Amino acid sequence: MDSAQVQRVRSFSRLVAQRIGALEESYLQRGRPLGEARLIFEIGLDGADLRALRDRLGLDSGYLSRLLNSLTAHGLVEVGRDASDGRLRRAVLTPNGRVELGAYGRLSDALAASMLEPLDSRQRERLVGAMAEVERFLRAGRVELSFETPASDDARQCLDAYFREIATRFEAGFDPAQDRTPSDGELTPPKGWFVVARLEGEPVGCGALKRVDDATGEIKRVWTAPSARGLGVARRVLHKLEGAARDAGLITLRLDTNKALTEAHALYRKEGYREVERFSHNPYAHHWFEKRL
Amino acid sequence: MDSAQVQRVRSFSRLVAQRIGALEESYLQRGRPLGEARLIFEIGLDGADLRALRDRLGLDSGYLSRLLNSLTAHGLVEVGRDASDGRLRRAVLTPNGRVELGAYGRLSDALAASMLEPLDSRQRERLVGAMAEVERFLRAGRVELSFETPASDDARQCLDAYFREIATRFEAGFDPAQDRTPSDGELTPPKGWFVVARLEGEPVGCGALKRVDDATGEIKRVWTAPSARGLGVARRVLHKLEGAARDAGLITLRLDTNKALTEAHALYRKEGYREVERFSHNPYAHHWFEKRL
DNA sequence: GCCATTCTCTGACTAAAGTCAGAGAATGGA
DNA sequence: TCCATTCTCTGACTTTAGTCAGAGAATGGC
Repeated sequence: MDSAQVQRVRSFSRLVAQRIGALEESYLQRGRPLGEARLIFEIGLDGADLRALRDRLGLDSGYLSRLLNSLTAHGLVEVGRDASDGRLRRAVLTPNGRVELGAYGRLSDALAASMLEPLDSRQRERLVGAMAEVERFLRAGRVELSFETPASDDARQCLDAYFREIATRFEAGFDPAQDRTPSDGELTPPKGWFVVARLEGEPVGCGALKRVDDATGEIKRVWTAPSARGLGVARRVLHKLEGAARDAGLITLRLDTNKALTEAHALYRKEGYREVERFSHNPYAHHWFEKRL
Repeated sequence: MDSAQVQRVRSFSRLVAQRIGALEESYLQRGRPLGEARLIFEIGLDGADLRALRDRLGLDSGYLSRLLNSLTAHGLVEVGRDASDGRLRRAVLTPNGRVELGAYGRLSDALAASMLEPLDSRQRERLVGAMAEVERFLRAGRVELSFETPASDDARQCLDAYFREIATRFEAGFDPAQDRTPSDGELTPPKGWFVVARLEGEPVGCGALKRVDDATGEIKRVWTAPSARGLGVARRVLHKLEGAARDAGLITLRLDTNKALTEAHALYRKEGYREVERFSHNPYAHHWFEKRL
C-alpha cells in the first residue's frame, strides 16, 4: 500500500469530517437530540420496519424503542403493526414528522449550498464531479463477493438480468435453449462455483465456474449490473473464481464469449487469458480464451 | 444555486459520513472515550495551548479541563504553564501519550488503507486524485476576505511575499524604490482599500484599491500565495475591491501590469477589463487595463 | 395445539458529553 | 499599585447515548 496515498486519504477524511460535524451541529438547531434527528431521516417519507432501522443505524432494540417513544410523544411518528407479520412493527412519519424531515432536508441543502456558494460555476462543476468520483470509488470498495448457490434469489436475479442483456446485445439475439446452460448442480461445489457480488445488500454482479475435468474449469456468466460498471466488479469476481479453481486443483481455465462483448475481451486479456482455438460448439461464441493458473 | 449539484453534494456527504463514523468507532477500540481520543490527536506531537484546543474542538473550558485531568491521570499528557503568560497553560503529550497518538494514527491509516485496498492501482490513483480535488475546492470555499489596514501583520506578510515574487518573475527584477508604492494612508478608507484573504487564519492573498480621483480607482497588489492558487482567490479579491469601488461611487477602475504576469492578464480580461493605452509611467508596466463598473 | 424462535418493549442501569456559576491566579494598562 | 480582564479549574448539575436482562406477544413448523 502506497503510504503517500494513505496520507492523502487521511487528509481528505479529516477535512470532510469537519464539514460533517458542521452538518450535525446544524441539526441540533431544531432542539432535538441527534439520535432522534437521524431516526427521522432514516424513517423517511416511506416509513421503515424497526428491524431495518436498527440495522441501518446500529441501534440496540431497547434504545430504538425509546427514541421512537419520544418521537411518537411529540407527534412526529406513528408505530404500527406490520400487516403480514404481527411481531414486526413499522414506523411512519406523521404529517408533522414530514414537516420536520423537510426542515432537516433544508439544513442539509444549506450546508451543501454553502460549500458551492463561494465557487464560480467552473469550480462548482469540478467539485461536484470530483465528489461523484470519490463516491463512486468508495462504493466500489464496498462491493462484497460471496460464493453461493445459483438457485438463490439474488443469483437468479443476476442471471435473469444477464440473459436479458445479452439477448439485446448479441447480434443474433439469445435463446437460452440453444445455450448449454449449466444446471444449478454443475455450479455448486464441488462441481462448480457461483459468485454473487453485492453492494449494500443489492446484487450487482455474478460469475460462475464449472469444472470440466480434473484439471480444467470453465468460466461462465460473468456479469456486472449497469449501475456498478467501471468499479472493477467483474475483475474481482474473476479473481474470486480463479482462487476457487486453484483451491480445487484446477490447472487451466477457459471461457468463450460473444464478439459483441468487447469490454469482456479486454478484461480477459488484461487478466492473462490468451485467445485460443475454438473448443466449444456454443452457437453464440466467437472467441475462446484460456489461462493457466 | 443548481439543485442537482446540491443533491450531489448531499449524497456525497452522506456516504462519507458513514466512513467517518467507522473511523471514530475504530478509535473506541482503544477503550477511551472519543472526546479524549480527539484531544490526544489535537494536542499532537507539538503540544498545544489550552485556548487553541478549546477553539479547535469547540469545548467548554470546564469540560476540557476535565478531559485533560483524565489524560494526565493516565500518564498520557502533561499540562504546564506557558513561559510568557502565566495564565495560559500548555498541554504536551508524554512519551506514553505519543505512543497512543501513534496507535490512533495507525487506526486512521488502516481505515484509509481499507478504502484503497479493494481497488486496483488505476482506481486508487483516480480516487486519491478526486479526493485531492474535493479537498482543494472545499478549502477554496473556506477562504475569507476582509478589508483591513495595509499596516497589519498579515497584510505586510502578503506584500512582502508579493514583492519577493515579482522580483524573481519580472525580467528586469523589481526595485520598490522605482515603483511609486502607495502609502498605507492611500490604501486606507476613504482614500483606498486593502483586502486580505485568509485560509484557516493564514493570509493567502491580498489586493488593494487606490482612489485616483472622484470617479476613478486603481487596482494594485493583487497577489495569491502559491499554496492557494487555482482556488479563485484573486478573482474574489478583485470582486471585493470592485464592490468597495462601487460603494464609493467610483465609475472606472484601471490597473497596469507586467508582461510576465500572464495569469493576471487572463483574469482581468475574464473579469471584463479591456486593454487600454498607457496611462502611467510605471517602469515595470507593459499592459494597461480599464473597466467601467 | 405445542414450542422454539423472533420481535419488541420496559425497567434499571452506566458512561459520555456537555453546561453553568463561581473561585482563584496571573496579567496589563491606568 | 490597583483593578478590570483573561484564563483555568472545581463542583454541581443535566442531557444524551448506550447496555443488559427479562417479559410478553406473535409466528411458523411440527
